[in-house]
Amino acid sequence: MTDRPTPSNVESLPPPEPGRRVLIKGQQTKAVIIDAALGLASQIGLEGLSIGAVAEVTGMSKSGVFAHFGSREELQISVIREYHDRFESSVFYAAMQKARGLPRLHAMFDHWMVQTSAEIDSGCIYISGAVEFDDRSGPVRDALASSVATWQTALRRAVELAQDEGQLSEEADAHQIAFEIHGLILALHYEARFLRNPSATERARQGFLHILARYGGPAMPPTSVPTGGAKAAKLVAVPKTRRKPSED
Amino acid sequence: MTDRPTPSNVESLPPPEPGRRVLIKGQQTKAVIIDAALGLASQIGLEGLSIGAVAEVTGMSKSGVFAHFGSREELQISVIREYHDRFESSVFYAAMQKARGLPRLHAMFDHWMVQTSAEIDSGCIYISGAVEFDDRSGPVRDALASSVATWQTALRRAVELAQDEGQLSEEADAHQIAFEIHGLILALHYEARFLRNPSATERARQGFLHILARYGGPAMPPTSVPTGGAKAAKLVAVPKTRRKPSED
DNA sequence: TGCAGAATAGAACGATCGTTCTTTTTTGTG
DNA sequence: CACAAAAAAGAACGATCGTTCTATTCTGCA
Repeated sequence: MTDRPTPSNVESLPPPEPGRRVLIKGQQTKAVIIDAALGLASQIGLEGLSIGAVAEVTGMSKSGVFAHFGSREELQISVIREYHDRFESSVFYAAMQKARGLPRLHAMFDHWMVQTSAEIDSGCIYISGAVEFDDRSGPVRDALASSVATWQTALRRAVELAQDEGQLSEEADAHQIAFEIHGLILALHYEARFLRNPSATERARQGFLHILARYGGPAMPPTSVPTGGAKAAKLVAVPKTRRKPSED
Repeated sequence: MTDRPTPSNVESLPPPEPGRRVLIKGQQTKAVIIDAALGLASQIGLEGLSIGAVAEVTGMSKSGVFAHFGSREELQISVIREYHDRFESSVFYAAMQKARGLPRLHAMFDHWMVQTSAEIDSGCIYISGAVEFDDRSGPVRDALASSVATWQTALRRAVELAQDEGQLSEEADAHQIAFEIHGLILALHYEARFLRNPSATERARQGFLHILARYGGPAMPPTSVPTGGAKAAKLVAVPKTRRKPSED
């Protein structure tokens, strides 16, 4: 190879300790390849990910890249696993540091929004992958669906905890709430990335507040007009001026 | 060729009248090709659409298919136009036969749900295409974005008409409401097609009712109870056995 | 330092892609 | 029926794909 690439995730590895065995070369470059492949897959999708493109980005040969995985499918699965880990770290674990209930749920949504479409050049492979593999079967689809299911379970659990804390109505269906929140993220991804609508982030945030208001306090039955639980209203903090006259 | 395909959209063409010139052969087979290509693109996406696959489905040769379009991009654009027309017919025009306001908005949502994921084997190319072309540029992306924008404008207009009719709060932002409705459709597509969740349709329907409740009557949310709420509530309640009303 | 084995490069394969060119078949009409 | 034009087929092209096989370079350790 002509030049040694400088990966972003290898420098975060632990430095060579005397007692601990340092990462052998193969695993180092494998991490570099996965990092580059994830970057590529975030742009052009898992299906568009080609070994040749990864080789060019990393400055390696096609067969050199290939030897680390044995098949393109294994490379795709490795990319999904890497995305899973990063998503877990920057969305789930980051939110777990907040108090259970609405603070944690709110942090999950905020970090999710950032992970989904804050970066201009990187999409969410949970979203693009779902479209690419929704009529396929095989290990790649299974890995993707498994990761998504894990995250959805965690999100629903956060909703249930908010219900346990009395900050969301006990009578509401946590699945339903998670479904509607998911829809907001998907709409954000659609509008921000495809339609290049800069106000999509604010729309998603507003929608999230509306959902909280809808399922608001413990004394808000899902079919009646909110009578205004004081505690819920304060925690949800729905602004009275929910419409910004200045924008669009 | 071995066998003449029997396309689904050609039989709907007007029969050969004596005065009116019948569709010449080239346009007939072009319609057949586009019909087959749309079916393929609905399954594997616009990007996965290959001329060879279309040729195999239609029983033609690659060059025979190619000659009708001159490029793969033109084939993709033709598919988008065909989907646009069908979407307009089965969603927009079908809903326009309902009274303006909530009935029409509700019909739009129902028909949209059907068009998006009622068929197991056919996805929505407005959704898959957005993921495939969100970081690309060119005429295909432009055609796709144009069609989506047209539909979004129509949806927002329906929301505004419901506001004018006093069935949705005037203070709400029509863009915001349309954004949240779009999210429900995207979540439906995601859950139904990728995760194979059979309850996704009911989730989306529930979410739509929640949005209507949230932005409900003209004075519904925090202020007072609407006087015309009875009419709106009755119209909002969608019968479980709703069928296409436009046929009779 | 030397050496076994891991890591990578390089070349080549069959397949498929969009596209072009040429030839054959089909169509519509005077 | 004949004939010109349209439509479709067929073959071939360069490119790229995933993959395989072999050769070369590098790494880690005795």
